[in-house]
Order: sequence, then C-alpha cells, then structure tokens
Amino acid sequence: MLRVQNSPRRRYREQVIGEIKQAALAQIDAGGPGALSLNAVAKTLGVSGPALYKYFRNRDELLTVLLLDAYDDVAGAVRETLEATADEPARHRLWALAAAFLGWAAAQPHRFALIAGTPLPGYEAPPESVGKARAVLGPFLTVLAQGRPAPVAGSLTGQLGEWAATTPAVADWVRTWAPDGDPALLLTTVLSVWSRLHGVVSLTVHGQFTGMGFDPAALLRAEMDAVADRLGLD
Amino acid sequence: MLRVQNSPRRRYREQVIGEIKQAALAQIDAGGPGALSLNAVAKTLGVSGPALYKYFRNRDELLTVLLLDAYDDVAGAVRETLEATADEPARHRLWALAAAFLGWAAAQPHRFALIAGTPLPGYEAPPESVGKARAVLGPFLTVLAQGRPAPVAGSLTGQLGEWAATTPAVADWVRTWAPDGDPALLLTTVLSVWSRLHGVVSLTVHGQFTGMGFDPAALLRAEMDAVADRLGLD
DNA sequence: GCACTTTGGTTAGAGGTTGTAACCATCGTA
DNA sequence: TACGATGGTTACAACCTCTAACCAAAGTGC
Repeated sequence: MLRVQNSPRRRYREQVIGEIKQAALAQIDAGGPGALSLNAVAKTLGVSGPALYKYFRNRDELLTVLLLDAYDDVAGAVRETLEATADEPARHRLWALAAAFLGWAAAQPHRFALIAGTPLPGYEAPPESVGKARAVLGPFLTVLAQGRPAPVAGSLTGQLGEWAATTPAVADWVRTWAPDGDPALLLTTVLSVWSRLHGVVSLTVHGQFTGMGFDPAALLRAEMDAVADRLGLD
Repeated sequence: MLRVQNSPRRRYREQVIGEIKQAALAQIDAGGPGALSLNAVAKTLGVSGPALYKYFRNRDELLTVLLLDAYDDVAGAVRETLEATADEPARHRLWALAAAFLGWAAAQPHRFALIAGTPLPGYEAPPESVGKARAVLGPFLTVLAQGRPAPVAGSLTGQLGEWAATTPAVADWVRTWAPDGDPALLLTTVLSVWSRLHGVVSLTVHGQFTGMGFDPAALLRAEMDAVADRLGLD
C-alpha cells in the first residue's frame, strides 16, 4: 500500500503551498513582482517568516512557481479560445486569440509582468519557461497555417528555417500545432504576431497608453488585421 | 551681481549629483532598476547612506531623474539619426530610426527597462515622461508623413483623431514633426510603429529571443518593412 | 509499542535595505 | 560678525532575505 502521495500530511502540505501562492499573488497584484516579500506572506498566513522556507527554497523559487503557473494559465485561456472558435473564420480566430491574451494580461497585469521577462534583481527565469511560451503561441500557429504564410525580405525567414532544421523541439512544436505547415514561414509569422502582441499588451498593462483616448483592443485588432491581410486570411 | 547659479558650491553639487547618477546607473546596469540601492551608491562614493538624501529626496526621485535622462538620451539618438539620414529614401530612414532605437536599448537594456514602464514597487513614472516619449517618437512622424498613411478598419483611427482634436499638445506635437500631415492617420501609424518597436525591443533586451537563432534587427526590419509597404514608402 | 526519522514550526540573529532625526562643521550672505 | 544654508555624520526604526539551532508532533519500521 504505497501511500506516499496521498496522506493527511501530503494534503496539508499542498494546502499550505496553495495558501502561500495565493498570498504571494495578492502581494504581486498590489505592487508588482518586485513587491513580493516572504515575511509579509508569512504574516498573512499567521506563521513566522522562516516557516516558508520549509516549502520554498527561497524567494526565487516561489517566483518561479508563480511564473510557471501564470504561463499555464494564459496558455489554457488561449487554447480554450482556439477550441471555442473552431467554427469561425480564421481571421476571427486570430482576433479572438489575441483578445484572449490581452484580456488575460489586463486582468492580471502583474502576472503578465512575471512572464514578460521583466527584470528582477538576481532573478532569472527557469529553462522550462521556453516550453511554456511555446504552449501559449501554439494555438496561433494553428490559425496562421490556415493562411498562406510568406517569407519576408531580409535574412529572417532563412535564419528561422535554420533554427527549425537544427532544433527538433521547435520542429515538433510547429508540427504539433500546424501539421502541414512550413516551419520557416510559420515561425516568421508567429514571431511577428508575438512581438506585436507583446508590444501592445506590454504598453497597455504598463500604462503607457493611458490618456491617449483609444482602446488598446482596437489597436491589437488592427495589428492582427495587418497580419491576416498578409496571410490572405478570411 | 546675482551669483546664485554659478559658484564653487553649485558646481560641487552638480559634480556630486553626476557621480551619484553614474554610480546608480552602474548598479542598474548590473541588476536592473530594482537593484538600485542608495546605500550601495553611497558606499561607492565613500559617504554615508543618508548623505545622498541631501541631493535626492528619496530613491524614487533618483529613479525619476535617471528615467528622464534615459528618455533624453534615446530621443537624441533618434533625432540625430533623422538628421543624418536626410538624403536617404524614406524607407531607409524608417529602418535607421528603428535600428537606432534598438541599438540604444541593446547597449543599455536596463535604461530601456526604466523607460519601458517596468513595474517597480511603489514607483510611478512622472507626468513629464509623456512628453519625453513623444520626443522619441517625433522623428518617426516626419518619416511616416512621407508616405500615404491610411486608416485601419475598426474604431482606432477615429479614436485617435478625437484625441488629437481635443488635446492641443498632441496636435502640436504632430504638427511640429509633420507639418502637413493628417493627425489621425499619422497617430494611427506611429502607434503601430511604437508597439512593434516596443515589442521587438522589449523581447530582445529581456532575453526572450535568446537561443532562437535569428537576429532581432532582422525582425525589426521586417516589421518596419511591413509598415513601409502599407505607406507606400520608397 | 517504542525508537528513530521526518516534517513543520519557532526564535535568534546576520547582513542588508530605506529613510528620519539630531548633531556638527563649514561656507555663504546680509 | 551673526545667522542661515549646505553637506556631512551617527543612531536608529522598521523593514527585508535567509540560516542555524532547537523542539514538538507526526509518521515509519521493527
């Protein structure tokens, strides 16, 4: 009877970890990732500061867990949107995916800041975050493949084709989401989507568009329209 | 004989302020804006921590000064590029402006983080930073006006036209850099440029493109090409 | 059932931060 | 020359991250 994974003690530990994460997120919500204080989290839970080190090796590990959770969360939102729009024209799906991302980020700007590569002193995102970012962008590949991706002038498409040819994980990723697509062309386009998405979302949640009288969702839609036009998406 | 602005004491004060800023930038360089420690700056200068409060009201004020300096610096780089490319075709000018911005940010990623709206606990960028951001984008308006800016589908162009019509500072800004341009159309386009620029640069300096085998400058060029195509820029 | 191990908590404390108050020396001004 | 401004100091409050040592309770194996 192997009970290692299911005991009162195990359940207690999971519960406490959940409470720690919750309290930590509330703090990050109020002041950004840099405002995370293990002491303040501990006070919220009614334990001493050092008690938290029984659950997380250090502050960075807690940040890492929160970051990976955030990725999973937004990836889930995007994937659900892909599924929910299965019957819609590709252009609409692209809008919806982008809107889902923007909506997620606007609802939790500081979680977005966690995944956006925001510099934190001494902190470095873990290697796994690369795979998580691909999970977020995967659904976009599916939609982009419904158009006719084209190369761009310059060296970019060639460089990306090289990358796909020499990195099996990347080729697999593209194949998973767009089985019949050309990796170099799809990477070229998804990179464009990613940087535009990131640009609009980042400027939005960091308040840089404040006072400018326009709706960031309208800008994002226009940017996705420009992508769709290039692809010949209906 | 009014000597208030020019005395040994005044000059000493300016020198010390300069040294503080320099030491602060070195720290930010090493660990990002959040790593700024007034104590460590003081130690670098061989004075006590509280001595710095004679020059800056608090840490935020030092961050603000550094942020405004960074804006002036990058705005200068972009403006110089505009002037240096006066004889080139508009498309090349657009490339050059974007490349100047990327080059500046890549050379000092943490100064870029300062102006990019990176969340810092309790810190809020000052109102003047809006005008500074416009100084950075102004030269782009000049180049964009050499093409035929067009509206985009959706509400964006209308919203931006409304903003320009109700905000004299914005209308003045557009007129300063593109005297004969249509504000709504130019704002629509410069917003697109800004978000693409920000997207590529931000992902670049935050290391999110690391290991992907392509040159971010090639991506940025492709994005500016897409803008130029839309404008009919030579 | 008992002895040992593991887990989960505590306190004490080191070394760091930001910022204030009080004090003092020096310079500048009226 | 007296007073005010400037520029420095130390002491300290309140906060941070994290480690070490200790102890109580739960879990495990014989």
